[in-house]
Amino acid sequence: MTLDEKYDPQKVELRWQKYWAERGIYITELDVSKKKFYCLEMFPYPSGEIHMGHVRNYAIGDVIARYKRMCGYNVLHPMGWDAFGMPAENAAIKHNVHPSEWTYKNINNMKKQLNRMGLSYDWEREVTTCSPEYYRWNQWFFLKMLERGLAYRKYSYVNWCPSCATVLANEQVIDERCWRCDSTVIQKKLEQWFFRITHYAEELLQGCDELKGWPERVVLMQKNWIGRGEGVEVDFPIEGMAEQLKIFTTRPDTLFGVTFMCIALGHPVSEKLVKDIDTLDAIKTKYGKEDEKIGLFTGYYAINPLNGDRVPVYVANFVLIEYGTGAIMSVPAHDQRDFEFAKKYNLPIRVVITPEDVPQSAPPPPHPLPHGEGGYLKIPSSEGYLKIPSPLMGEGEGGGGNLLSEITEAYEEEGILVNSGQFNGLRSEIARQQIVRFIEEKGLGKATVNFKLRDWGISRQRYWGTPIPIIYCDKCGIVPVPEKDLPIILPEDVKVTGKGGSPLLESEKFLNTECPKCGGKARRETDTMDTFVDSSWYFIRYCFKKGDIDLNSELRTPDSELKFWMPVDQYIGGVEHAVLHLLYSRFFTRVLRDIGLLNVSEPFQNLLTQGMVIKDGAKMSKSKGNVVDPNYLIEKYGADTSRLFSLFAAPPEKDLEWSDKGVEGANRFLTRLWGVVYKNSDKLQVTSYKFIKNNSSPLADNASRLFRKTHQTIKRVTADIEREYHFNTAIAGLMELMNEITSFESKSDEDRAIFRFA
RNA sequence: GCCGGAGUGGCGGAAUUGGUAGACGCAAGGGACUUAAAAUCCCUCGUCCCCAAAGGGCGUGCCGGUUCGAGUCCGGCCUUCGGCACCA
Repeated sequence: MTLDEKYDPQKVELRWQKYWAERGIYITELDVSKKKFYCLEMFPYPSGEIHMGHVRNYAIGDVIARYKRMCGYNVLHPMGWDAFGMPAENAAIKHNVHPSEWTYKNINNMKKQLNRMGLSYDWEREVTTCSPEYYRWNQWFFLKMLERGLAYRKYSYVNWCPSCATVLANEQVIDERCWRCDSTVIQKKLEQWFFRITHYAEELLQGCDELKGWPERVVLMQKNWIGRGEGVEVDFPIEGMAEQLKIFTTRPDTLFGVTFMCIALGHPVSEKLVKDIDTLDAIKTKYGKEDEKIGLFTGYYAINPLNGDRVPVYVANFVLIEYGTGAIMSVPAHDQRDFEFAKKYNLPIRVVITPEDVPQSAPPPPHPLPHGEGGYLKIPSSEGYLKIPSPLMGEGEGGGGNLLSEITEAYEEEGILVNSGQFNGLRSEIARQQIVRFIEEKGLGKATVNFKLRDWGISRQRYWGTPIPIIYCDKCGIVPVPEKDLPIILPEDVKVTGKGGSPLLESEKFLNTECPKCGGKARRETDTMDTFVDSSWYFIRYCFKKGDIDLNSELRTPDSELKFWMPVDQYIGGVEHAVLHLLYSRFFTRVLRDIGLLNVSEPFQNLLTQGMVIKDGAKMSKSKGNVVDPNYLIEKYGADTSRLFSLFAAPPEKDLEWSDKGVEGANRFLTRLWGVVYKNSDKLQVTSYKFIKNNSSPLADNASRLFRKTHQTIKRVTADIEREYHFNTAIAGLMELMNEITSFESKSDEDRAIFRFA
């Protein structure tokens, strides 16, 4: 083969891409004789064009896949399309095309682009989530969850995006705004389907410690999101009522400091206690907003079961109905929110905790002390100032506490108990245990664990998603679609207008059906599933070749292909999915394990979260107008230059600052490489390594240096890839070797052999 | 507020476990080639002192500490970027 003098990436790349495709060399077959490696990049939403974020993500994944292949692994490296979702509907509204047509056209185009990048995918396993053969299994999973009580229907307040006209999961609300369109989210009462992810809360949290191959910060974000809180539930009797008020607290050591109670709006007891509708409305409008605390005295009093205190019960906007029991005990001296509330409504404050390292009977300080912030005395100590409560406070055991107008903040730290009857003098930590034991022994309540994690609302009033396989019958009620009737196909005859409720209500053919139980007239569920359901198991679908699959028979196959490939060995994608997608996938994997489909608990062994692509100080985005089109780059420089630059400019986990000049630098390197091979093609014809192998004659200094450098480079590149996937330093190493090669002058046959080796 | 990253030349970034700070690339300056430009190739390139060379001083956000030796470890700050946020 003769080389062109000039590096022509278009010619070279297309030639090899054709070669690969013709021979199908990236098609993966099950081969149990080799070690498997499942390399996965997050699949794209088919928006129409790939962007630099994709280029970066897929260049990283491709290097890993190719590296592992060359190391002798049987590599699974698939690609697919997260094809359901809003943009297709928006396009339908705007351009009057069917979402399906729009989506498939985009997939077609983007697939060409990915192939032009020279990515080594096995397209025989391509997944398209909007195809019935894919989403029928969404429906199947739904039925399985229903059987196990993991899917259920609930009437509740939901996050509602007025612009998208649909419900959002808690995870999809960012700063009270819709994660997609940025509209302000409102609360609406609707009946919705939920997945009981909270059933796995404890396991998902404990599983975090197994995620050794994940970035620490992602694991932490998962932990924070699950948000485990250990505490105790205590029943407070209400005067003049049969019901007791159950509260949850993580600070039972402050139970003697309760001076009032607060319940959430919508708490079952609240409706019995409150008559003032106007004030309730005011609280409603301020619900969950941090700015102002509003409350309404119910006229009722609760009795503190520990000390018999009679304390007023309020309805307050800052109490969350979804967390704990929807009711709290308020300890203004030791909780800032309670403190603010107490100030506003002139409620008593009673100190029950004092800082630990200050002696109880501290001698009067020598000088007049600054009467520091908030009724605390400031005592100079080795660690700056210690705040201790002024002696004015907390006097009079069993009294109503003192109203201290000069206090400005609550003392939320741990310390020694005071004014707490038999528990006086104990440290918070000890007191908590003893008080909990006391409460349990007396039957006043019990130790409990609460999570911040909520169940996953999956109903969406959208067209372009998986139909929920449920039928409503007047006689039989909620009836699941029998498995044999799957898939429930999304009807084509629906006009997407973006107005009103569920678009599926429009299709009479879809809506009206027979009840599978009694055969009578019935109607179908018109909501579709959240698209995060699709992406919660797509990595499982890749384990099979294209075409129909049968997960039922899979359940009975202990050594199936699925069990061979799972888990994913290396997952690569953006940090923006650190909570949502990754948490849902971990949940799904556990459910599928429990129904017998999988024998692993964690889907992703190793996770690499790549940074964003930045230009002019901001993330590349259409709305900011700072995008660089990969098409343009590939046309001008070729795919290899584009990939090389995105790997060289920064380590993968960091943000990548775009630089046009940097791209030229990457191109220059490839041009030099081409040039040195072209210019020396005669020397490269030498095929014998005997001079190296025999080492019979000592090498010339420069030859021995190049020889050593070559081996050092092999070692370094290998280490850089294996250690942290630091391709930037691996490439730097190759550039150094190139610099040595280009300055090398070969004079003898030995030299030429070394040169060729390098 | 809570949790977690990160601060190194003009810029992107190097520096396995404490051991020559600034690899590699970009930009910049000078030179060669050219009628000229582009491309390519060669040289310089943290900063200060010195005419220059040789040499030396100072340098990894700030202050202090441990050590023969600190970008790296410890304590205390400052700045900045993420995530969560009335979770009782």
